[in-house]
Amino acid sequence: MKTELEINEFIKNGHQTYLPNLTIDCAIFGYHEQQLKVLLAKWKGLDGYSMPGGYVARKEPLSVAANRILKEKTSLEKVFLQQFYTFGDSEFRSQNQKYEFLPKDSWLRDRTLAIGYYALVNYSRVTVEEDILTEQYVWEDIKKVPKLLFDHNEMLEKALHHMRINLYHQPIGYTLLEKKFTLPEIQSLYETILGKPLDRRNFPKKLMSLGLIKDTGEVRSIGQHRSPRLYTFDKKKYDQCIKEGIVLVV
Amino acid sequence: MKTELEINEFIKNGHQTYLPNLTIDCAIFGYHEQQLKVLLAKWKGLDGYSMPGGYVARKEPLSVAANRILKEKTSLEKVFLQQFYTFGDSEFRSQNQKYEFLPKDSWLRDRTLAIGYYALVNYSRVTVEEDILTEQYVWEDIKKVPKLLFDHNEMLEKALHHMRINLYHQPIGYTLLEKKFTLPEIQSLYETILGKPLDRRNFPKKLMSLGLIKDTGEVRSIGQHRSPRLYTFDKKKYDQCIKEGIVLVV
DNA sequence: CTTTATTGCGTTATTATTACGCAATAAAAG
DNA sequence: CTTTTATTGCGTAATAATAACGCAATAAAG
Repeated sequence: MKTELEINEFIKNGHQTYLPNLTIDCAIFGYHEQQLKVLLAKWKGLDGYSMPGGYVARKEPLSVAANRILKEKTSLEKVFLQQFYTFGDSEFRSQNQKYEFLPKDSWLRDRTLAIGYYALVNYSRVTVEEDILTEQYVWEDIKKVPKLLFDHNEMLEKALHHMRINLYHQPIGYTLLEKKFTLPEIQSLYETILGKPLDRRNFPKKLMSLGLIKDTGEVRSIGQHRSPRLYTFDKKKYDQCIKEGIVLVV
Repeated sequence: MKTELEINEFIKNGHQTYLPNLTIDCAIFGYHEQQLKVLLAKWKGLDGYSMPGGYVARKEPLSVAANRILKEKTSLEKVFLQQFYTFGDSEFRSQNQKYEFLPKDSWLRDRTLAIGYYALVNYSRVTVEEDILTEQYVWEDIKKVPKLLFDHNEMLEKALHHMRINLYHQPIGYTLLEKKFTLPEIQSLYETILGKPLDRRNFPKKLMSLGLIKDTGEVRSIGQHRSPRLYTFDKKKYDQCIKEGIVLVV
């Protein structure tokens, strides 16, 4: 949405294009400088941050809508994106909204449920683009997230919980990294997400024994010590593990 | 819904009371004669079975709606009920419906997404009540479920999957049994749900070591052999295990 | 009183997880 | 060019968890 005209059309007749009473909201996680970060948006006119979201078009499959919304906000395609919960319980989600700046009869003032998705993206590849509705986007360390708009704190908590649980069943962590990564890098990532230290010697052993990572033969020169090797994820083995439902206890 | 008048009012003006484009559908699981069964409904006018469902009232919290719908269908309250996925991808869920028996402009012909819940109930306590829309309810062994209406086969598969996964994280199995049960009973239940045999000696050992079940001191006389003891679930320990997120590998 | 089927309790074997020790090595400092 | 420093990579031992199984106890039926 670029122009004021488009916005006004959306406010007035958006319900002809989109399903009312329902949004998709997305916790977009990135990893940078040993921190797990979440992408937050500041809306013009509203005082505070929330996670990005959007509406489902009338004949659009749900997962297509989720991917479209993610692409609109981050320019990313084909990233790890997973539905985790649908929200309709909080006070905010049980009744109509009191957005003073909207016409009294706008479809946007109706009650909205929210289908929650979370995405794991490569932090450095995200290019956010502010539009006429959003003042700015910020990456916030999940340990420093302020009070968010609506029920988005609860939503973020639940997204994190599902993501961490999933980390034990699917080796999804690599989706936050570059194609090639060192063992210390992926270990540090897991330590950050799980919030606990892992043994430097046992962790790679597990990944190797499952066949999830492959040695590329290359090394990366970083600092005054032995150069660590570069590894890649084995997509074939990964898919197999997902199918068989491994439990990666690290 | 009891009378034809109510039905017609619902078809015509239901969208004033309920949110459109969205249903709650519920896989209701029961356990009987060593079989895991699911409650299916046959609709008048439609040729085939589906899982029970309903609409969310305009200002009704989502979980309240789910519990209300469960109660309407089974007369049960305060049972284990859990949301697992929201469906909006299948062809059926991506476009408007062609229900010939409904007026062309009925809100019920609009596209509907479905929020999937599953419930674990005590089979013998369920009293289904057919109404003007449902011809009959049947309990079907999950191994013999026929082709269902809409996308309900996919929905059932996903419900089962989530339930089985959850069984490893939360000791939810007992919700399918009577208050007091024998060790062979609960073991047989787990074997049925997980579809694999468990060791008769190791299984109770695990439940006992976690403190999840308590010996009542009573026994039950059943047949030509030693009478098995009756156990109950320790709700306090159960809640603690849920909170701490145990992994019950059996 | 004997037979039969099944329960309850134990012990042992196997496997997985956790905890460390130490040599290899790359870059910087002397 | 040698030494220092920080970190990597590989191994092995200690511990814990899981799986496998033997046998006595016992309730009902013949």
